[in-house]
Amino acid sequence: MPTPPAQPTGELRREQLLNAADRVVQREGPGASMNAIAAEAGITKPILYRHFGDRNGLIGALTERHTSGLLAAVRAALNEPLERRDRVEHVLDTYLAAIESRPQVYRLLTHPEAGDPTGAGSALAPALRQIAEEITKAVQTQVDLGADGPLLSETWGRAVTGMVLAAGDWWLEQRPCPRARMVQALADLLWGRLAAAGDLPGAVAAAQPAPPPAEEPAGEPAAEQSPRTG
Amino acid sequence: MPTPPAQPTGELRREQLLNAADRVVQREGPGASMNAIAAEAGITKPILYRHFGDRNGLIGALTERHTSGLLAAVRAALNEPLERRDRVEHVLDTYLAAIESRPQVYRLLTHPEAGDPTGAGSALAPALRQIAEEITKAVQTQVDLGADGPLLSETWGRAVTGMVLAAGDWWLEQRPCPRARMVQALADLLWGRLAAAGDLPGAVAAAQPAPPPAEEPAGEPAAEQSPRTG
DNA sequence: ATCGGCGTGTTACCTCGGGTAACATCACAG
DNA sequence: CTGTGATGTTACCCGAGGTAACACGCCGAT
Repeated sequence: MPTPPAQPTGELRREQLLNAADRVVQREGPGASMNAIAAEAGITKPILYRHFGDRNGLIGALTERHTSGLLAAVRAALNEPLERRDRVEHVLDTYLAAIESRPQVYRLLTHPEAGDPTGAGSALAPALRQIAEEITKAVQTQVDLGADGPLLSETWGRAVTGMVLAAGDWWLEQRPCPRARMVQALADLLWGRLAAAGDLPGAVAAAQPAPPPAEEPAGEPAAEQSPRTG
Repeated sequence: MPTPPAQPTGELRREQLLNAADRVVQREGPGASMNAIAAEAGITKPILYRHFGDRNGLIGALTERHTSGLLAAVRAALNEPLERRDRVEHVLDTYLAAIESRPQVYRLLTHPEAGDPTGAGSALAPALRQIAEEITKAVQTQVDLGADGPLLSETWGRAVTGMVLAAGDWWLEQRPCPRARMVQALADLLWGRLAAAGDLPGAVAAAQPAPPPAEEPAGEPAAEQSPRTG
């Protein structure tokens, strides 16, 4: 029985197919098979391939749908007129709220792998690459880092993205605390609390009398809290 | 002509097979096929499956080989008797030196995916999970974080691991600077340089007269460098 | 010496997922 | 009525993980 209900055509049909794919991914996570998606759409594989070329095309299109929203939210948070610490917290909270609201979708955005034999394994998925670039741009335009600005902002963009990705994944799986507390924990880390905190009694410490074991220059005897320029 | 040169047996043979697998992964990256590995070893697939059960078994065994070294190095660095900042730099340098020295091997450790349809997509590979746990343990035993210690150290372990993973991957691909500079950039981030740096002229800032756009409490008007407790 | 067990190896096959070729159908424009 | 462009189909190819079923060689026990 071919085409009893006249299917929409062109771009409309494509949207329908993406909706079906969305449902399957929502249900089975990334790595859903093309067959499964086709079945969900009530059709067979070749149609999917006509519309999207290959699997990457499909999940790419599916990804873009959701990336734009997340990216816009993060970008907006990065430009919120707040004190810097509050702005950072706002960005962190925005991301965590997003992955919390629809975990499967953001698993797709953050770990779209599932059979990708590209020799060059880049850690950050496209969506996260874009987020990293947003952070880099924000740091570059908002924070005065002197001559090291370009390098530091690029590095920090990736670093912060990876940090929040890993911490966010763990938080999603374990739910060790409410979201606000997670935001504080990460912001505290970025705010140098690791540097400011005191030593614990039995902890290892810089050997005062004997010279350190000659592996790195080890520089000055003590580093105060204010960061070095490197 | 079966068995003209008497092959070693048992554990020895297993090591040989792992050597072959190592060579293939070195050459083709993770995602190398079982057929390719078998061919490199001069045999056929079923033998590999007899020794390692399935693909996960093989890459697991292969991974453990290298994980121990990296893990030991990181653990040692975490307990080096240095000033805290120098210790952190030492850890960062240890990791970056490792991934620099044998990129393909550490790509295997950090991104072993390549076809892993496990529904629960955990971001951190086993090797990185172990590193995160080491960091957590070190923070917990060395740094005085008060009542928040357990949560913060766990969070920070994952966060720092993800941060160095993402930044390290980017650094390996782009080589934007020598290793020492990368170490400084990351240590500076962890040392609160983002909090300490000044504003740039045209940057967005907290709106003094008008109230902020009513989305988060936004707390005190200004946060000094010393971190809040959360 | 011989028999069984173990570890070695093989060929041939199964399943599943991505991807493609060739063909059938409808609808609409000229 | 015919061509074009969309829809859809069945049937196939290929590569990768994984599994029988079978064959050889060694070595120790009876």
